[in-house]
Amino acid sequence: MMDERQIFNDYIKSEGLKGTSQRAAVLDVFLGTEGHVSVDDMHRMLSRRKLKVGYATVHRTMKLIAQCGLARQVRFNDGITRFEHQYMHEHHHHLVCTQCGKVIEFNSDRIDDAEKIILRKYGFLMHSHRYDVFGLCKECQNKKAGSSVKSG
Amino acid sequence: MMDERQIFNDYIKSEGLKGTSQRAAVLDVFLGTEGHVSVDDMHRMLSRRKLKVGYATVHRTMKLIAQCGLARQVRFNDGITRFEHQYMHEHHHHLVCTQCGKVIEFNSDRIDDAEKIILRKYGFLMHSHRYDVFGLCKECQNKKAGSSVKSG
DNA sequence: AGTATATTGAAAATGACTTTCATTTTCGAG
DNA sequence: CTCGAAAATGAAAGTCATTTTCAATATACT
Repeated sequence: MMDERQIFNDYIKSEGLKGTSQRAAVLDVFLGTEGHVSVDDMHRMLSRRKLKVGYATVHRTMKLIAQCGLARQVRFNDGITRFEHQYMHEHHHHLVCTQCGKVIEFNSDRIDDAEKIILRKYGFLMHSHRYDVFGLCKECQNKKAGSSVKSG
Repeated sequence: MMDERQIFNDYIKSEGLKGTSQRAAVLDVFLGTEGHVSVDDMHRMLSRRKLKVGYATVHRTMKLIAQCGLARQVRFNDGITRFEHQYMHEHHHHLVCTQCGKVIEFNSDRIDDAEKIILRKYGFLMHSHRYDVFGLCKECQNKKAGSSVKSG
């Protein structure tokens, strides 16, 4: 099993790039995250750890982390690009609660099968896909129901 | 069957807004479109028809058209918001060719069924969803195969 | 018609990136 | 090591889609 830092360093080398403390710091912090982090999140986490890395460098490094396959870019509908782990993480889709912002990850063999059928039908060669469902999570539905009952 | 202009005007009135020639022009041009149009596209089409509507107004009006349910916002991964017809148009998903930009629309009962199962499993209340597949359309695959054969 | 209120559009602002460029760092060759 | 070519950094400026501002204008109730 190849270590994530190894993958990153190999990629850096294979592209003729150089290893730097900033890149190591960004990768390090990213490896400690879960879920979906924005460049802003990353920059804040780095600052909290007293790691001073410029905004532009965080951007550039996150792009590298995505390019080498360790992260996947995710864009919901707020105009912010987020990154989630891709290495050793099963691909999944998202249920995004538009109230509280929670993101539930899901998978479905049924959907995978249906997708294969669609791709065959159109002769389409898939590189990537995303299936995002927007709505209310169970908790936010309950909150809403509760408040409307009390107010009535 | 309610006319689209009627729906828009009713919405305008219900929100205490006013009818203007610019709004009518934007709606008119939008009703004549197919597929996925950006604000830029709309603005260009309006100009071609000698309808001078400011950029900001086109933006504002497209938002209204979406809000009243006539259009749906679509965002692929180029940072541009596009609008597609939603009224009297079956909901569908997209196969986006990253080479030529073509967008194939698809539907699948299998996926719809699988989605229902997922929603029930997590108790999630869906408002909207999107399923976008990125890759190469049949034609672009052939072009690629042809060129590599010839170059070899 | 009169008037309160919404609309328009040009220009400025916003916000998420991206690029520029002078300075600093890295790393392979000697 | 130590040079030096080449890449990286980061502050600031630039992009680019979109949004807001605000003075001038249009709309639609009385």
